[in-house]
Amino acid sequence: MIDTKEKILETAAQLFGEQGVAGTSLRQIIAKADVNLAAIHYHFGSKESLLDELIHRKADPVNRERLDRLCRLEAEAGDKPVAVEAILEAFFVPTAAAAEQNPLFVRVMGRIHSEGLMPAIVQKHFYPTAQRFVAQLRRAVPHLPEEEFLWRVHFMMGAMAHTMCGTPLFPADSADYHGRMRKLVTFLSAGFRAPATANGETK
Amino acid sequence: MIDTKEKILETAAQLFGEQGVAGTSLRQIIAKADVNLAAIHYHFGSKESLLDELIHRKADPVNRERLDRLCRLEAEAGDKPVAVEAILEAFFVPTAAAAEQNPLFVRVMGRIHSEGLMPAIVQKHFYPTAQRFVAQLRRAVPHLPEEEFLWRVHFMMGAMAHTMCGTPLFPADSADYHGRMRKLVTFLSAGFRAPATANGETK
DNA sequence: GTCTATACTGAGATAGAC
DNA sequence: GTCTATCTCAGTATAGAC
Repeated sequence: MIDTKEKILETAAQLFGEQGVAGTSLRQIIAKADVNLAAIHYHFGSKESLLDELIHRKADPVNRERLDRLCRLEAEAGDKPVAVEAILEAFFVPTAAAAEQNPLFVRVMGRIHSEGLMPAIVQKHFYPTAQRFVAQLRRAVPHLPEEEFLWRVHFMMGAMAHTMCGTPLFPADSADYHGRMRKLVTFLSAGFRAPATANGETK
Repeated sequence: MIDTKEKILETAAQLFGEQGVAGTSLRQIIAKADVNLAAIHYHFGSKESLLDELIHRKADPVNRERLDRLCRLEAEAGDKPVAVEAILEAFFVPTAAAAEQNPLFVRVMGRIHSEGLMPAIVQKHFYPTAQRFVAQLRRAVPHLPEEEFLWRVHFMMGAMAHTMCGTPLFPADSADYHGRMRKLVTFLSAGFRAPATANGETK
């Protein structure tokens, strides 16, 4: 079948989003897509490569949009650092836009971050973009010691991954992705702007 | 064997912390502990129950310490709300203390949150404590609409889980758990104190 | 009560026929 | 390109030795 590959990709995107990557077996995918098990390995080679192709198709455009926005902000700012809020907005708003088109897939992106599986995929598809943003963020909060800055980036990644996975444990307008991301930006911006933690004892 | 059950628990704690729960097979555990495969099912019944017992032993004391601290803060404050920083410190500092004794296990706690596996275990061991803290937090930031407050709690959980999993992608004094948790408290406190997100368009 | 040996089901991966 | 058959290894289950 000519469309075998596409059918596999589409079905995998749906099931990965619903059940998580680890929680979805290749056999579930082939049953739902009505193809043979070996077809996955013929077209993709492995479950990990299937995921890689999926990320490539769905996440790369999001990252391009992120970088476009960042470049525009840098151009506007000239030599001056860009504001924290603007940087974070440039990073998170494209996610919201993607989520409106394909809510399930954004959950896949969250899951590959928080499941911690397949770090090679995260590195390949998200690192180049993330590092550009981290560099600009650094300029936006020069008051922080380097180590505390990096920890805050780490905190941000955790909050982001958890938020993209969805399933907040409370009733929420789950379709309002822009609202969710803007709340995240508010929260994280304040966190980044906070003065450095003083040295001292914890009681 | 002298103490098969203890050997299994200790080995499981180590491997779960190093490789994650999903990434560790029972066969790895029994090989390293030098016991029989069925011994796990005799003593625990399943992989999930083994994890449950592990959490029970290691996390419950942490949660008791958290509640003790919270109670003391409530007593000091009388009728007035407790400060955000104090609440978060009461929650996170016991984690740091536990990490100093057993660094790997704190990573296990982070993983069960972020892997999203076995939500029943999270619910059973962490919910009662978490809800007490959420209730106090609510009083500390009365300026927030309920929905935004709950989202911020969600962001906090993500940052926490990611931080406890460890593996920051930069050189850090990985033994300084108190410093790490105090930085987390600084970051999250500022996030909670931030004014509510205004309604409006995202560009 | 404890533990061993063994087997069952379902996962991902692969070789080779067509 | 596609499919059958098979491999290894996962978690689980059980019968029976001590």
